[in-house]
Amino acid sequence: MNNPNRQMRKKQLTKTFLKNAFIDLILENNNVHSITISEITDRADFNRGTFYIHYQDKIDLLEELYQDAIEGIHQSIKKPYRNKAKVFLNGVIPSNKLLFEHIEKHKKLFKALDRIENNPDIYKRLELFLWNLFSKEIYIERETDAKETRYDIFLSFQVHATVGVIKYWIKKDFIFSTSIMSEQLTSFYSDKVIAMNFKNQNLD
Amino acid sequence: MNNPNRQMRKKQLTKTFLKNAFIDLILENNNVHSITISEITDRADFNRGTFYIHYQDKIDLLEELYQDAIEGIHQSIKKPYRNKAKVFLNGVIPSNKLLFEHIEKHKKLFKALDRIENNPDIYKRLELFLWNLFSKEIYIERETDAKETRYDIFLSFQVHATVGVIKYWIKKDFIFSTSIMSEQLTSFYSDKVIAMNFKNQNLD
DNA sequence: ATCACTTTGTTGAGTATTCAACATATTCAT
DNA sequence: ATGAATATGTTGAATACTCAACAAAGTGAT
Repeated sequence: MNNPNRQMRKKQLTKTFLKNAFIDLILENNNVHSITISEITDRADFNRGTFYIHYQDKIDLLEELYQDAIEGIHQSIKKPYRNKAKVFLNGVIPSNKLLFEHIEKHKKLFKALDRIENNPDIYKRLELFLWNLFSKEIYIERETDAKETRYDIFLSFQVHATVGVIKYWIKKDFIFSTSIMSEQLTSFYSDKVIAMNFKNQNLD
Repeated sequence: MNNPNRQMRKKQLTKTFLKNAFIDLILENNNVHSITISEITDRADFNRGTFYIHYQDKIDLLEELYQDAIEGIHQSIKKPYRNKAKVFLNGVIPSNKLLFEHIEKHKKLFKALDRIENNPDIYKRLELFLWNLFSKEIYIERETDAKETRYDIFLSFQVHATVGVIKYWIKKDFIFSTSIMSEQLTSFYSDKVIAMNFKNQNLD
């Protein structure tokens, strides 16, 4: 039985090895720019030339780490919406639970990105992403949906609070469990949030 | 930094994936001959053609599993002799401890080979190997090294007792710890064995 | 025993990775 | 500021793996 996607999977596997090597080196070195391509390929046990098949340079690889981080969060938040457009809340918001579980599963990635103090700030990216997600894809219904409350201001609160909690958790090296984190985060705004609407039903 | 051995390591890695897939299928299927090449390569996520680059057929792959098992045991027994020709015993025979630790580390391999009831019997092979090892490479010194005791008869006892204990352990699904196993095995003949001599010092 | 079906072993063309070599950049010590 | 050493990016030839296709052998149901 032949599998036509195998070549793609093998390429992806190679990239994963390169990424993991890079993440490990960041966590050891604390300085992205002092890490050489050779170090990355040596660690991942590939020829240096192989790196350039997949990435233009170190920044290109780093950029993919950011995209992986954001996209992973995207998927974990969207997961409860498979097959249903609206998610009603009882206790912990399902997306929150999956969100923290996802981050913990990839804690090395997030820890590494947290260490990079420079220009591309993972938390700024996360704020931007969540803002877009909650304004375009997922709409949050609230008890106090009266005329005088402005959704954009509510989003500002929601997004910054969420990112702030995540940031604190990563900085504190994940000392709290995912359950505690999602319970706490949910409790912070559960008296206002009733349900979450997924606007595009055409995706799984 | 280029590493000229990388190509060899990559080939070895591919073979390891194929072997592990085969081992898993044996443990699931209980019948080597009903397992197809396609199943093996599918499980290991390789193209079927890749199999034939490394192995002639299923039997060839199986043969390598046997050799891996025997060679692994060989290495673990020989390990205490690095840099010294003679190992004196105090309590547990060092080789015994490493022997059981090695088997437990590769328990899936040994369990799979144990399942194969057919012609190539892993325990017969093990007996033959240990016999050769203890008659050619490692000499066992005993308290009662008098003229009237014949070393070949002693070896017969030693080898069959050792393999018998290993066999029981594997059949019982490794329910006893490696410490208990090596202690027990050592105690069975420690009153006779004083030291073990490694005959060829020229290997590390 | 026949026929459909699966497995086997092989082949050729295409892609991924390896390796050594090279010319440029960059880094670093003096 | 200079020179030595290291890192970067690229190239061409070799090897490993992928994929689709094929003929031949084996399997299984009727």
